[in-house]
Amino acid sequence: MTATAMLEEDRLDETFAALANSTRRAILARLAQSDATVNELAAPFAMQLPAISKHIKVLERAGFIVRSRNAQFRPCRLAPDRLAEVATWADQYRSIWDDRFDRLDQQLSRRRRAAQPTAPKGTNDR
Amino acid sequence: MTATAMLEEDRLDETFAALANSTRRAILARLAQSDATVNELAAPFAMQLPAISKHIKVLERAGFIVRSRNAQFRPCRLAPDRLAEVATWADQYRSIWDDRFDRLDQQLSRRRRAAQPTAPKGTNDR
DNA sequence: GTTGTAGTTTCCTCCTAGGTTAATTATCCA
DNA sequence: TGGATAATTAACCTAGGAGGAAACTACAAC
Repeated sequence: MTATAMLEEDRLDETFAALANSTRRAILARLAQSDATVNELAAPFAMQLPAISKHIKVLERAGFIVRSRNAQFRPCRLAPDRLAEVATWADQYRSIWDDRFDRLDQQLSRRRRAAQPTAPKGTNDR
Repeated sequence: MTATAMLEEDRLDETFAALANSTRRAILARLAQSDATVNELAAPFAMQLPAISKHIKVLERAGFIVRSRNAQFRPCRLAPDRLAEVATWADQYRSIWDDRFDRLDQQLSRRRRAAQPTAPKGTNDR
């Protein structure tokens, strides 16, 4: 068993926990534009550098970003796997929300048809 | 401004925080099969009822489930909006992971071709 | 009424997350 | 060598999450 053994469920915990913070999501959004250093990533935030450094560490541990070295710099790059994992997880439920939205849509259509024939003017429900 | 005004970012915090727990994700998976009461949802877990009740409250506040009343029962039903929101959020990054996976794929192909120097010109793996 | 079932709330403990400041490491450059 | 820049680590604080136990509310059935 490797040192980095991790249950699927535990990794999903870490994945979603990493996303449950707007600063970290903003960092990911920034990295979607291009790779960036810690200072570049920190610039938009009213927050000390160590705080950003910790956020980056969380994202790195969760596997959302990978880092290299260039002199004093530690540039960050987006890694695709965790993002794809989130999309795949949500997609499990696609049939459900498609169904529910369809049903809602049908209800609205029925209501619209019911309202239509006898609706001369201004008889809008709600 | 409504009483339930909430910034998009704050709601995403709540959305992802709700998902960052395997018990809660399991509850969602169970509800994908059918609606269920609190006791039914609690059955698979080695955990006291109050703990489950709290998890349900978290999911409800986050908007993942809606509840009705039926005598003493408070059946839970999956609500589609937050799940769709997660899928939409992840989908923002689809181009990125498509690109990266493609590039990785190309690199592997080049390496494969380099490893087969005897392959005639124009031969393509895959 | 009383009793039983379903679920929630309160209070407690333990632990972690997010932020601060100050100190420390690593690397370049003059 | 010594100083500037980039980033991390350490020490600390506060707030909140996850769980348990016990008490409580709500409804039904007898």
